[in-house]
Amino acid sequence: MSRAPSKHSELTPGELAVRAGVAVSALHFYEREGLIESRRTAGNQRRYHRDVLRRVAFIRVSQSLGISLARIREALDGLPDNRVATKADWARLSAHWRSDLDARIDQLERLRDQLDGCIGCGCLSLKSCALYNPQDELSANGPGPRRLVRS
Amino acid sequence: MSRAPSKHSELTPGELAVRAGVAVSALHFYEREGLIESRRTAGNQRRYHRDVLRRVAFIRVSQSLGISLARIREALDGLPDNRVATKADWARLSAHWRSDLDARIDQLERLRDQLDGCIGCGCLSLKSCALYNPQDELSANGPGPRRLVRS
DNA sequence: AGTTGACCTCAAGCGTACTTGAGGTTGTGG
DNA sequence: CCACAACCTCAAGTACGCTTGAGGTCAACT
Repeated sequence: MSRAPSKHSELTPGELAVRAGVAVSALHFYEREGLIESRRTAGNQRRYHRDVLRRVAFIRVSQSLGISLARIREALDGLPDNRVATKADWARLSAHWRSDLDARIDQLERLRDQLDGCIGCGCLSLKSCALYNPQDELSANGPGPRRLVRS
Repeated sequence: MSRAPSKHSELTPGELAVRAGVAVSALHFYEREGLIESRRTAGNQRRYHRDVLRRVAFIRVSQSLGISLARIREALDGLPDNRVATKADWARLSAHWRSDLDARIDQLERLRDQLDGCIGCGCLSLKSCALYNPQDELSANGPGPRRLVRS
């Protein structure tokens, strides 16, 4: 039989995982990466404050917007750690993504429109095509996987 | 002194790399992945047909649209290999991305609008928030890096 | 002929975001 | 008190899109 959900206001790893819709391994990972915190019981098991549920929700939502964990961590670092985050705190963070999202949509729309222009000419000829040579707006790459659209 | 650019209509790896704006190692990679081809000289060095320049351009543009190499390869497989690709061929491929792009823009706009709604409430409370529980539209993950927004 | 830069292959590494597995511990219901 | 689920740690694996490095070859110019 499975252990009953503890009556405490704290959440066990399993509970948090189910309620946040992520794997326990992901919680471990988020903790290692400094995105969430936990307290330990005498037996070294994790217990999460209920607020962590909201934190994880924020992480998942932000990821679905295409934002990297690094940027999410930065955002979360902006939350007060002396008190529990308020609605206003969360709203502030969400609003921050808004401009991000707008920029990303703009970029995609510009690309789409340029692509429309190019469909007619079949160019991609490196010289005349606005789509090629995206250096100006889209470069800044470096090693690792390309994230041109994401983040 | 650097070797003069060969007068032939074929391109050396270095020439192609410079003109396409990618590293030689990337060309090797694309070839291993079946995205481009090359002929070999007697001395086992690569020579690229000029068309490969356009191919690489297409790859880069497509990547900037957030499309994975796997999907790009599929698209390129749609080109005729008995003759040199025409403008119409390239236009057909580009047009294919268009619907992709539209879908992605739509998705981002929906997310943005929902985010707007959520900024007021500061919710992300798992129950009432439309942003959370994106399972319906955004899941289908599995192992590996998340690609929710891309591709 | 020798120098030198461009080229070759193959293996390993990197960053992101996790998962999987091995091997061991904790803690609750029966 | 003991079984057994849930927990723990640490190392390694996965997918993508490349880059980097080692160790060696090729070819143009002088």
